[in-house]
Amino acid sequence: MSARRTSWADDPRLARLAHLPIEDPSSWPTRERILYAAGHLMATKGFHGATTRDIAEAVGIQQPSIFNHFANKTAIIATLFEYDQVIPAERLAAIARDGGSPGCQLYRYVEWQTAWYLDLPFDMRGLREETIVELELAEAQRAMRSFRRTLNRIIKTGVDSGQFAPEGHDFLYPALDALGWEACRMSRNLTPTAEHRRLREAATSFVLRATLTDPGSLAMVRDEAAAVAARVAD
Amino acid sequence: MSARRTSWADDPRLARLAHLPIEDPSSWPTRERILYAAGHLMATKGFHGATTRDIAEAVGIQQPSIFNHFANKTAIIATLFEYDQVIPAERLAAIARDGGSPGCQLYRYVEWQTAWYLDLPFDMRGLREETIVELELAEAQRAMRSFRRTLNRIIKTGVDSGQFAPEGHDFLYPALDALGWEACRMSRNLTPTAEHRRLREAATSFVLRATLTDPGSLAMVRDEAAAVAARVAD
DNA sequence: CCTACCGATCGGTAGG
DNA sequence: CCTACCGATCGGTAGG
Repeated sequence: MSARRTSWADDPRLARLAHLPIEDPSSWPTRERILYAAGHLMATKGFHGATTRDIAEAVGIQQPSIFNHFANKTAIIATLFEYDQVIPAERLAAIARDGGSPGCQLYRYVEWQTAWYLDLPFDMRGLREETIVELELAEAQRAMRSFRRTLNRIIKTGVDSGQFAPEGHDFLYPALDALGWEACRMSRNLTPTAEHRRLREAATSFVLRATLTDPGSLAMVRDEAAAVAARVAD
Repeated sequence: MSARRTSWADDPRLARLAHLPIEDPSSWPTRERILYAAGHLMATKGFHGATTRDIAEAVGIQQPSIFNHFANKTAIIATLFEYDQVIPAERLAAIARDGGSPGCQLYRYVEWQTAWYLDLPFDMRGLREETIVELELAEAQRAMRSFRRTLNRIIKTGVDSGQFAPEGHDFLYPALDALGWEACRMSRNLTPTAEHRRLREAATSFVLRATLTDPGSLAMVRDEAAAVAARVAD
């Protein structure tokens, strides 16, 4: 555990995941092994390309046995979207409620998001928003909209106050997605602790440089984020 | 035409696309209508989720008629990858050969890429690199690797010379992808000319702010890019 | 969690 | 570009 799971606080939905040894998925409960295999296969072949037989074979069970753990194939990806959309949207909303400057909020979210995707035992790169719409996943869709609304409010406040550069923010939302996928991709070849820390700094630096009017104020934003984090930890 | 197609120079591979009226795809030749429908459906449902019957229905022909224009379903997406990977990789290589500072090269590429995806009549958001690997599309794979090599060389030169910030460039490549997809997404709701120009500026601003050590030098980079573009145009 | 199985749909072919 | 069609594979069920 230790340096892993810095992003998890104590969300009860994560209890089932908290103690999975990431180095040995074959020792996990079947349900989590299905999610693991599905995440990997959907990342490489997409939702429709990853068949229930592929998934079952990777898990080491027969194809119909999957439906003892999930009602149907859609329920598998819906569970993955809980980790990919619902929890991140809640987290961004919580960070916004914690207050601080828009730059501080954005900093705290990017840092959390990077740790989140580095820590998660599942590969999330196959989870595209278009799939949420196609499969009409209501909960994920609500989360997606909530995330967008909160982010847009942070951006608007940042631009109005002059902390954020006046233009270019059309690309912030898709860029955050890309950063998450890249973190997923890299987590498979990284030893935790030191490299995770470096990547969190690289991600926050990338996003805030692109956003702040004065990138020289990044160090101040970092200090403010640490202060807010210490305050809300009480 | 006019403001559209600013990114096209006179590549013979684009001759078939150059005069398609984007406002009325139903008037295009069948081959291009298949590419248009396939791009849209694969963007929303993925390669495996977009069936040949879906595509044929959108085009208004019977499903087997597709195979009069393409040898198989893979050949359709391979053609789309020509526009999504091969041509962009060639363009980045050409820009690198034109010289100028690393920031200038990056600026020119982002500006070209944004115009490219805004101008293209097909939706490219379903074209994921994982699909290139899965389907073993050799040409697209070569282009992908060439693109990465060239970009890494630009980044390294930029960091070594001090023009680029020393960290955070792990995320530049995926961020460029995200910018391209966002341009595809936005092109469907934009009136050309003015809004395209604004988006090109937003994209270059976003990427170069994230990259440059001194974002205040963006105006200088912009001038350098204009000078190089004028020189190579001779 | 297994075996046996099913209706629907897939990409692609034959032949005009 | 069409109709007719095919073997393979899909997600999911029945019943233990």
